Amino acid sequence: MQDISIAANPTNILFEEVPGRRSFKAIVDCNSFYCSCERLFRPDLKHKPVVVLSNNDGCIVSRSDEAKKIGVEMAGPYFKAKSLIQQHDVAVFSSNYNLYGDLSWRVMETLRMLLGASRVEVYSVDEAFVNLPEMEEREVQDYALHIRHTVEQWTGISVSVGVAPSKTLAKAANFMAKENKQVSNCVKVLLSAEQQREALQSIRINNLWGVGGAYAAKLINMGITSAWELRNMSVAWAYKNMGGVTGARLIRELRGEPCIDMKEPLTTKKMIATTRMFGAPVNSISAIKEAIATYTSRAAEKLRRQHSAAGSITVFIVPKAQHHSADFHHGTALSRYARLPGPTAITHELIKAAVQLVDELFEEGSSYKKAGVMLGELVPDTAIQGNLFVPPAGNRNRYLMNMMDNINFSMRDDILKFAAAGTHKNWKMRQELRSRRYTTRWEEMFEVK
DNA sequence: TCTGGGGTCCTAGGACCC
DNA sequence: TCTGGGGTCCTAGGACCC
Repeated sequence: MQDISIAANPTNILFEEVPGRRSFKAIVDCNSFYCSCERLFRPDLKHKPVVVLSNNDGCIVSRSDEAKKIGVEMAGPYFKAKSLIQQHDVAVFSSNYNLYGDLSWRVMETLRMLLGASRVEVYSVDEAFVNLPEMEEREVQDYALHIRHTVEQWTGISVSVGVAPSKTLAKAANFMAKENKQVSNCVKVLLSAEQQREALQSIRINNLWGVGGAYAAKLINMGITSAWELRNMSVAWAYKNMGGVTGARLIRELRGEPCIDMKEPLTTKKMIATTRMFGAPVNSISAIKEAIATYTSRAAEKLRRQHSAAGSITVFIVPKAQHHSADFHHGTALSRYARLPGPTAITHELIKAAVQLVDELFEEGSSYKKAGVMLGELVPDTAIQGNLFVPPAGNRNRYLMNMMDNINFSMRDDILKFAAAGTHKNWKMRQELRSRRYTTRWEEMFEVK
């Protein structure tokens, strides 16, 4: 049996030493983020139902409150909701990542200015965990409201704030804040044992952070239906039934004992992937190679942005299934892995390796619906080992990469690219309903007449 | 003929998140 | 007809070593 004891959080001990004042964790979560971004530049849509689609206009990934009310389902396929959408005159947008990325940065920057960068952990494009400064319990509610108002005032994006002693309870608080915005004013604080009990009793197990579909089904089967019932199970039980240390941690977090630490603001990724569905099935090897070269370029940019180099590369392609079935998502990917001669962040070296892997994978006569590139075994690029067998052309290449990145990043798009990435792009995804890139293109800026 | 116990490293796969 | 993309963490099990 492994040791499942979890060390007490040292920062927590520090805070306990000051009587009456404690530090709590907050989660700040943008409300219907993608929809809010679209509405910012379309005030006419303020009280109208809005949805935003995933890449390839496949699924619905963001819904305004009005769209939720009329019954549009989250993550549901667009085509199934289409009649409902037309019937209620819902505004529909393709994903506009230039816009969302820029507004996300503004929201996070606001939090960093309010609290100090070291207290903010960006958790996703629309969420951040925040370590609140020490304060007395009665001050917490107003402080959370202050955060919410400042972000909205500075960026135009409305957020919900949940506060509690642990990350899991903060997420539960945030869930409640969103459930009933009229009452909560988008802020919910769970500090006392009584507040926590009441909250957890009202939350269904499947709405709890850390419990996905598989565990929810298992737990319900065992008669555990509320977050409170789960909280009252033993740590040893959770270790046995919910994935070992992960489950044990979940129980402790629900009891208010912080076990999931704040991540360092400057952590680097351990794996980088770029994968896409094609707009339509592809059956030519040259088109697949173009797509893979494009994805590799994108992945290499991400790699350089975090100052890493990759030691290995994996390419996969997914054949178009002959028959559609319920488990179509699990279409089996054909993949090939290659170790690079040495860690690199140079786009054309990565493309060369990737394209070779396509040659090994591709079968004439098959058609494919999706492809992707994954870079692994990442190391800091300062640590790249010299290799006797590779001539030191590195400097010139590095200079070229820097130049490309500067130009492409300032436009948030790929203006400059390698010829291998192609210029036809028949395989490109559909994005028929994309709004203008208001904040990153001069020619698409918002006009006031 | 007899054939232990403990450690590390790697990969595959399952679960979760937004 | 049409169902996204990009990550993390953890465990189990096999190979290998002494």
